[in-house]
Amino acid sequence: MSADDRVTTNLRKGVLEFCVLAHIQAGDAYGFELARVLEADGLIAGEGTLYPLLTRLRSSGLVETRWVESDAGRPRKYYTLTPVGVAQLEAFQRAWIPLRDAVDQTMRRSS
Amino acid sequence: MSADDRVTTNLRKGVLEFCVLAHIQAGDAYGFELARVLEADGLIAGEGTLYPLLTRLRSSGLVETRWVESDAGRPRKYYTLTPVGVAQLEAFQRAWIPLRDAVDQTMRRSS
DNA sequence: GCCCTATACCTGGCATTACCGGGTATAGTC
DNA sequence: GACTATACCCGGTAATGCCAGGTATAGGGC
Repeated sequence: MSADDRVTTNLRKGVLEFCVLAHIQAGDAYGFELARVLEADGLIAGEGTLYPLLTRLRSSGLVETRWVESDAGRPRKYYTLTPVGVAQLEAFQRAWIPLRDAVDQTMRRSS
Repeated sequence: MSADDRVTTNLRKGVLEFCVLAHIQAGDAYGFELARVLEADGLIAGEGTLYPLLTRLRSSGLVETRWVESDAGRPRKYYTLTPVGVAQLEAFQRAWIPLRDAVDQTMRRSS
């Protein structure tokens, strides 16, 4: 693993969970599609990261799931936010803004 | 630990290391003072987080240290960036911008 | 002399989180 | 019948921040 990869990996910690919740709130989604979107956004390195996270969100009561049959391939597991999930997403948004600004300001002061 | 604290704790993962490097680059600093500044910025919860991090930075060759006697209390351990540390800080700045923007955009789409 | 506070550094054990490599099952194509 | 695409999942690993504690020096008040 390169030094740059390590930086990115650690940056993703803590934000990925809420980007997933945000995507689910924006419109119901299933795991495999989410994985593709998040990879394109540079938020995960592979689907192996996403499925354990989704399982955790479910067992914490932040999302609910339902199986939907697909035209091709295996059935899909769709995710929906629970009220607890919505509250957590809002808590994240409250925490994200000041932390983002603190980092931006710190970086500006150094360069 | 409250739910909001958990959010903040995980958000800090990955950014703290580089905020420390940035502060050191902005002007030599010692641990105890850094801890106060970072706590005020909401980037750490206590000094217990900072000292192990500084030790790690040193053993990775990102910073160098020197002891300086103080007027009052124990001597202070001052930190300076090495060329490797400067390069790491630049690597972080390259990785931070796109990730920050990806999160901002994801949050905007959800609300 | 003795306690208390402030300064300043450090450690061990813990929980959380993302990564990697692999595995399973269904449907369509050549 | 082999191959590819879709779609889900698990076990073990490394990293990072937190907490609760510990150590040492200097000065003020009694």
